[in-house]
Amino acid sequence: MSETKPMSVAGQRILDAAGDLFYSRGITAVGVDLIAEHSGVTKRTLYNQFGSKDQLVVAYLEEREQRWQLLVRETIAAAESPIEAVLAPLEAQRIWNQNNPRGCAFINALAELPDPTHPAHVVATKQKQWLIDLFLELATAAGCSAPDTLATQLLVLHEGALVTQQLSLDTLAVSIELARGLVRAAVPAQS
Amino acid sequence: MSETKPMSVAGQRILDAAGDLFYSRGITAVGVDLIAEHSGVTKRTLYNQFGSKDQLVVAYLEEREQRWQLLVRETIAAAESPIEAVLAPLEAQRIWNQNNPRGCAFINALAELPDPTHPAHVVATKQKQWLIDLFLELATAAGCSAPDTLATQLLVLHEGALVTQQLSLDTLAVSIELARGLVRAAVPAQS
DNA sequence: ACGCTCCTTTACCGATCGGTGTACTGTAGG
DNA sequence: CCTACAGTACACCGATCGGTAAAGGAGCGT
Repeated sequence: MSETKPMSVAGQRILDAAGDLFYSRGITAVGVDLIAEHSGVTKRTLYNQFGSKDQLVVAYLEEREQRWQLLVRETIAAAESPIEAVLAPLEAQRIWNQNNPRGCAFINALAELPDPTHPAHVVATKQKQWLIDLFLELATAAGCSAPDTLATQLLVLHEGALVTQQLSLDTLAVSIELARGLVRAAVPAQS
Repeated sequence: MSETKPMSVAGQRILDAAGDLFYSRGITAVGVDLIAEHSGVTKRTLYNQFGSKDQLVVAYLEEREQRWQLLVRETIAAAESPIEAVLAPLEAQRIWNQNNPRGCAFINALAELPDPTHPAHVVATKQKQWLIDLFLELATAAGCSAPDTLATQLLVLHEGALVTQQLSLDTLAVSIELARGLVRAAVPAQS
């Protein structure tokens, strides 16, 4: 039930190649011919599987969305306290960024596809909304007195760390430390 | 002496149109024909003035760079104290973002042009380096004890506020308030 | 009157873009 | 054995991409 389509082996290969290329070179800059070539598949097969480039872009973003959210949920589950759980999305970046040095795929997609009606644009904003809601939920669960403010602060730090990652500065460690201080200050003392 | 080329009226029109289109629709998505049409100028004139699309992109980014840095310097000059001066780049966003709702043009350019050897990529990273250096300089001038850490924190907040601006949340106000707290805490008490 | 610079007009270039038509092949299931 | 399906091979489409050729008009300082 979780999968609407089992996705054929060729489809998976296409999605893998598209993922690499879109992320590393940009969505607009990568043509369908190149994706077909890199996945060792005919352009015809690509269109039989995905229908159009736009739909392939959507599939690309949704695949990343699933992987990222899974990682975050695992990090939350592994957190030792509600306070640490609030920091989970930031902590998850530690692992994620190792294989994703080109910043946030969703932010990049928004930069390339400004049209709000574009399906890929919708997916990207949906993903960010998910993160906002998650921060709010985690802050509330941790017993934070002003969860809205904290959630916004953490969102800014999260996105800031993500986007400055490309600038060869270790901003993530600084962001996490700062975030930890904010969470501790916002949650009434415990233990 | 400040201008290497006086820039003809047609050149200015082209640059204006290119600025609007590149920023609002994305660099890769906008073709030279469209720019020529929007600026009421022939494609030939465009190429006589700028030589190539890449060079026009560079000119576009450099023009924004100049306008932004000017605004920041004015905000610094208007600051009432060294502590407020450190916050100037954040404060400048208040004005800047009103006419620039699509996030940071340089970050967007980096997203669209991943090739580090691309001249536009170089301009964009140079701009970010300028901001890093500026934060460091301002933090030091304010007498901050650990200017490196503060500068990195402020950079993260700055970029975070910039990139989350598109998400219809007032993240800038939250970021500035948080940044002010950080600066006050980092600078030994005065007066 | 001169040439020079700026700009225009129109037409054109090869390459690539996203996307399709068609006919063929391998293979698994009934 | 036969059908159905997934995938291949390859040619093709109109549109658009960045960029150029050639010729000429308008203004201007000499």
